[in-house]
Amino acid sequence: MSRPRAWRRLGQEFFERDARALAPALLGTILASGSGPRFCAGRIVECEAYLSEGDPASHSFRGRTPRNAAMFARAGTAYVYAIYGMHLCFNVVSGARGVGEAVLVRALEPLIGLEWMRARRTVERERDLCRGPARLVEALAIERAHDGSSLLRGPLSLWSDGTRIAPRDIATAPRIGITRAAERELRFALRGSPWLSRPVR
DNA sequence: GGAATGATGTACT
DNA sequence: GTACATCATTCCG
Repeated sequence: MSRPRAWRRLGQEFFERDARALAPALLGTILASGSGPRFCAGRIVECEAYLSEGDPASHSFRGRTPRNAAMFARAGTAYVYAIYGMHLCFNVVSGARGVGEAVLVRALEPLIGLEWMRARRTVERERDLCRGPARLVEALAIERAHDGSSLLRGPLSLWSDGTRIAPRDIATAPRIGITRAAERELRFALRGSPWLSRPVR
């Protein structure tokens, strides 16, 4: 299966807002990788905002470094980084160019290319295919080489299939796995989705 | 140069 | 719930 014709690729203007606004807007949109028969896609059901100002949990908090350089690029750039020595995480850069903020994508509802996802990940339960930031990266074959690539033109892409998420269907919660600014509610999730990395209230 | 840390996942109790 | 695998990156001296 390949990409449905009705999908529309998200444009520059979609990404050009601060991370706190972009994160809930990303819910319901579709992240895709690969092409031809290897096309893979999943709907974003959970993500977290990492801000440019006053957010000690953000990689950009102490300024620009070689690792986080992509965070300071144009909105709509992919930021891919390694964590815990063995995993990668995928972010969507947001905001004005150079401010250093991004949205971490934490879980997808698998839509297309499930056979490829299963080939890359050995899971007992279908629901574990893309349930977690490092899991979805593996399922979609996202690599370090994708760091800094454009989501408007590059090998990874973001789409809308017309799905609109009502505000009441978006739950907010504290971000997961961080030690600083742990109380801030910058995690956004599709309420009731069975695909979340962890349930939300 | 060295130590500490981490936006995690898996296996096991 | 807890243990731990495993290493890039950062920060400090």
